[in-house]
Amino acid sequence: MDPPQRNRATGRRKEGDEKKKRVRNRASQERLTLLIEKLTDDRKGVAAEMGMQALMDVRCTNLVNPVCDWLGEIYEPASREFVIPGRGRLPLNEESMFCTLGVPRGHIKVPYGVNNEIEEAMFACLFPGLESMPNTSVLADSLQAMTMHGDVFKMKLLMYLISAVFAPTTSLRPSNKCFPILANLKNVKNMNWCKFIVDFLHDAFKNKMYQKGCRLHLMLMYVDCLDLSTMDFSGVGGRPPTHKFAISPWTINAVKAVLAADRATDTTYWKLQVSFCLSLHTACLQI
DNA sequence: CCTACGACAGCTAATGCCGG
DNA sequence: CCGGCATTAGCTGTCGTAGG
Repeated sequence: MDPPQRNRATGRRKEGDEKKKRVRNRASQERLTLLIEKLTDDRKGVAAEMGMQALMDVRCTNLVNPVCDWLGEIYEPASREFVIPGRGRLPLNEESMFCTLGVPRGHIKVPYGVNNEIEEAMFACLFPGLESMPNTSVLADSLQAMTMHGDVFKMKLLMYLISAVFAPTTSLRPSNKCFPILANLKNVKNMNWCKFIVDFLHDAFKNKMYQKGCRLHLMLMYVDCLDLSTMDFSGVGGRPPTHKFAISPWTINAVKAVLAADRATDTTYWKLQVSFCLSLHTACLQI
């Protein structure tokens, strides 16, 4: 009858369920949305040239980390699915990623990897005067302060999107594995970003690194596939409009409202029915 | 060596609670 | 209702270290 209590002083869960060490999210959703808000249309157009215009529509200012943790725990690497007991399975694949983020799904593999030659050739151009890679927060500040929207801006924006949304790690800095991608700027829109983001998440989860990878996709994919017919959105600005990509309609308040209704226990969800799974419908409904 | 990342600390805004 | 206080959630930093 007593609901699970938390330690008043520390906010940690009660002794007994040692639960997990606090998961630390390094990719600040808040910083991302603040930056986008400040960008002029000129500079947002740069994202469109790379096929990333949907990212400029993101309205969700925060992440609800518990649901991301939970999805990480129920992920089954062998089948590449999130297995929700008694509810169904949600695939982690290119289609679902496309439905959430709407990023390019081209034929070129995203060249994410260390390449010292390319890095050396490009570094000074991107970060003149710096000895080593700046923190991601510094990169965000510099993007916000830039007024031009040429190739340097484009490269920095892409690097930031990779660090903050597509493939965040627990590091404070963008990965130097980004450079080969920036070096091939013209082909960015022909790269398969959906596959890249999915594979990055899969590899992280396979290795039980639940804090890495695109948490925005996890959260939005999940709320977007629930049956919301009984949800009351009147307190949070109304029902999210119909949409092409899940990234555009959802606000943090709408996400929170849905997840509050869906929460089963302290650390688990699935109270609501999964109604449809993005464009995949029946595929995910069998147990 | 360097890189990635875990442990830990501290900050702020949002949220919850309570007495008026 | 409302204002003040306590707690929580989310974010950012430093530091140490395992492992390439």
